[in-house]
Amino acid sequence: MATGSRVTRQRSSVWLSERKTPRRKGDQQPVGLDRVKIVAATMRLLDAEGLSGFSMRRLAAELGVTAMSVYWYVETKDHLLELALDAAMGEIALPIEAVRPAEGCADPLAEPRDWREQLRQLASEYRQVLVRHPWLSALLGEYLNIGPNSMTFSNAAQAVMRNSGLPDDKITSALALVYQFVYGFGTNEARFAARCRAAGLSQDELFHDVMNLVEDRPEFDEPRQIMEARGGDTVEEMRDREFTFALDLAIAGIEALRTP
Amino acid sequence: MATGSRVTRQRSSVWLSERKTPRRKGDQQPVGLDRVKIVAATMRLLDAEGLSGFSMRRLAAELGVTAMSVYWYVETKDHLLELALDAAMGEIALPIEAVRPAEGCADPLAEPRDWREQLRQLASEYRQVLVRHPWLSALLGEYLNIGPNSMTFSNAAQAVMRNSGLPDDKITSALALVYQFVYGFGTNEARFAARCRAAGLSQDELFHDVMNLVEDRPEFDEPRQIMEARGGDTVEEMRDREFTFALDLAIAGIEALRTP
DNA sequence: ACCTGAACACCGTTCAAGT
DNA sequence: ACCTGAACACCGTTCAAGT
Repeated sequence: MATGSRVTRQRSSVWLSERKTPRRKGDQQPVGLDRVKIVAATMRLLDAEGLSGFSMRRLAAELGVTAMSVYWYVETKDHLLELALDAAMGEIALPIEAVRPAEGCADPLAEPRDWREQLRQLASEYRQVLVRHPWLSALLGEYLNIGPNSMTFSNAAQAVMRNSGLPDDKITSALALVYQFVYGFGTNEARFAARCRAAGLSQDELFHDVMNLVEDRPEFDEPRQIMEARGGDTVEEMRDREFTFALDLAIAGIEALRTP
Repeated sequence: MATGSRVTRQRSSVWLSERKTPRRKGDQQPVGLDRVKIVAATMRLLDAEGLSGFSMRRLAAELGVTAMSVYWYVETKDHLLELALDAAMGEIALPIEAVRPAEGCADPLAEPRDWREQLRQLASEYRQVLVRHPWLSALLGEYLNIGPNSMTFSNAAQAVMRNSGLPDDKITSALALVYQFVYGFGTNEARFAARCRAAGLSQDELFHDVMNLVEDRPEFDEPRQIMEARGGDTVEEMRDREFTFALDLAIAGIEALRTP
């Protein structure tokens, strides 16, 4: 109460506001900055320092420019982060048929594949981008997700799921099951990797450290056989198996509940 | 580069550090603050203002105390947030058998139930707490999740899944599939509700607004029949059905892939 | 059209000091 | 043992001014 009222931040998405700079008309004098460069530098910085290490001032320094210059090209920090988010989503490779369903298939290698295979590919790509850019999860959780690349991705996901044989009214459920799972899985994986980097440990080392810590705590009363059963030689191997089988479960569920 | 080196924040969890204040010995002079009160105020503030509206200074003001007083009871802001996280997880009601598996069942109403029913209960409870405390998702995604209540919850989840008939080496996959799904689902639901509050709109109003916006965008090329097929009279109804059926899919998958 | 500099209203946290 | 006040090194963003 003491500090009184507080502005509720409700700046709408970049994607719903007019571009700030008009497209360049003729050839003006050369300029150092532009949106593309700024977003690229943003992603570099985010990759290197994490979301909490990123600031407009730091970005400006990286670009060799004063703190306020960036604001010429971008309305707010939030808008800039939305641009980075969508750029990251653009790194996801999509199955060709999902993108252009009606295109003639001149390339025999590009022949339509099974929906399961396409689903697994999309899931794997999504997982990979989440791990490659550990800051992406938080942004996906914070902003509306309606940039062009995000839309293309979700359209592709829908297109794939429509081939599963599930009735129309179940498709969003199946999409939610699969992609929320991948999101959560990739988020955890990325966070763990970031912790490893920060602590200077390998994934296996940190994993065993955490295991030992947790096993000593009184609240941990679950049988270790489950922890051990998932085995595998390395943490990464264990995780891959876990991921693959979870997808298998989802796919099996879809196959079981579709009307044939 | 310009700003030089930067400390990588790697303060270990509250749960891995000694308590800051020793337990009170005799009866000292009455004190205004304590950890319980601080955490309660933290949660109130987080509920009211969101994570971005929360600050140590604001919390202190709320407690009618100077900014630095809180630091007597809590090492850092991060530690405080971890405490709030675990307190929120403590609000999840667990199936009785999952908590004390070996206890005699004197109460006939407490007789062991089907694992599917228990799974649905846990999923629903988890979803609800995520919606009740919209700040929880971000914290779950940021900190190690090893407070006592978090551990109890994950133990319960494991206990339930062990009754599914899935072989030991598949259990963590199934847990990941279900709970990551619920996490993502609840996160989105909470975020949407927060947006509604901020915009002063009902969920149905905002939903239709967003739908109209998105449909106008060139990238949105997916058939509206899927959007419409999931139907229901209200957004909430639609969401509940989506949630329920996604869980059905996961359960069907588990049933299909267990060895009977 | 593009960039700067100073300033405002915030942060989390340290540290020396009070009682 | 508990709380305060001043200070440090940061934030995002506004605004008037330069070229």
